Amino acid sequence: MTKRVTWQREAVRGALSSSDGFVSAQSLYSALRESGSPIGLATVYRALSDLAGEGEADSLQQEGESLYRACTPGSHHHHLICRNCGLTVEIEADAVEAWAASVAADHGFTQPSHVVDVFGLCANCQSLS
Amino acid sequence: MTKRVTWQREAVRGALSSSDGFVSAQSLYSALRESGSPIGLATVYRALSDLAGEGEADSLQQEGESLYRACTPGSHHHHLICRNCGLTVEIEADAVEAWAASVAADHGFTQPSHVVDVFGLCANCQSLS
DNA sequence: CTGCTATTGATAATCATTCTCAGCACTTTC
DNA sequence: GAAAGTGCTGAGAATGATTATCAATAGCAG
Repeated sequence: MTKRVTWQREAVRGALSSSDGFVSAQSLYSALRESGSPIGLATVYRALSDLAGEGEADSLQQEGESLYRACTPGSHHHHLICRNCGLTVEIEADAVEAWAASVAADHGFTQPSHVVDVFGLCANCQSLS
Repeated sequence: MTKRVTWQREAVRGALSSSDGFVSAQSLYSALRESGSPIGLATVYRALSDLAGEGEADSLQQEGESLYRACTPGSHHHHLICRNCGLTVEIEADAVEAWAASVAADHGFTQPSHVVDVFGLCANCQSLS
C-alpha cells in the first residue's frame, strides 16, 4: 500500500499547476496528449482524484463535469472564478466561515461544511467583449 | 409557442413541492412511476429544467447529478442542506450577497453571481446515528 | 538483480442527461 | 363538431463524462 512516485502523476500535477484556472479532466488529458505525453485517460482521472483527496487540488462541479485546480495545500479558501476564461483567484472568507457555522447552528445542524464560489467576468474578458 | 398546461408538468411540480429536500431527476422519475404515473423520463427532465428556468425550482449539482427543489418564486436565497436525508431550509444571506459583490469588485470582476450552500447534519439525523 | 505489488492504460461498462421523431392532445377555425 | 395547426410526450438511441476491469508494466525494497 506504499504510494509510488510515477512520472504520470507528476505530469498531471505539473499540468494542473501551470494552469491559471479550473480545468476539466478531459481537457487536461487532451493537453497532456498534445504535448506529447502518452498518458492514459484513466490515469488522469485517478491522479486528479488523488490530488483532490490529499488536499493539493480543489474541485468543483459545473455543467455536469468536474473541474480541478491546484491550490495551496492545507489552507481553507474559496474561489473567484471568471466564467469566461476560467481565471481563478483564491479568496479568504473568514466572515463567511463564521456566518455558515452560525446559520447551521441556528437550525440545529451539526458538522457544517459549505460551498462558496463567486463567479464573474474578469477585467481582461470584459475588455474583449 | 404558447405554453400548455399538462398533467405531466403538474405531476412533476407536485412531486417536487411535496418533497422536503433536494431530489434528483432520476429519483423523482422513479417516485412518480411507483405511484402509478406513466410519465416518461424525458418529460421529467424537461419539466424540471422548465421549472428551474422559470424560477420555481432551485437546482444544484452534487456527485455528478443535478438535484432540484421547489422554492419560493422570485426571491433570491440560499440553502442549508442535510447531507444525510436531504432536508433543506431556505436561508437569507444579505451579508453574504454584499460580501460576494465586494470581493468581485475588489478583483476587477463584474457581473458577479455566486454559489453559496451550507451542508450539515440535521437534528433528526444526528439522533439516528 | 529479483520478486512483490502498486500503477498503468486500452477498452468496456455505467450513469445521468439530451436528442430524435413519430404519435398524441389541446386549441382554434370553419 | 370535425379538421387543421402545433406544442407535448415518451421510448429508445445517442452523447459525454466518469469508473471498472484486468493483463501488462514498472517502482521499490532486499
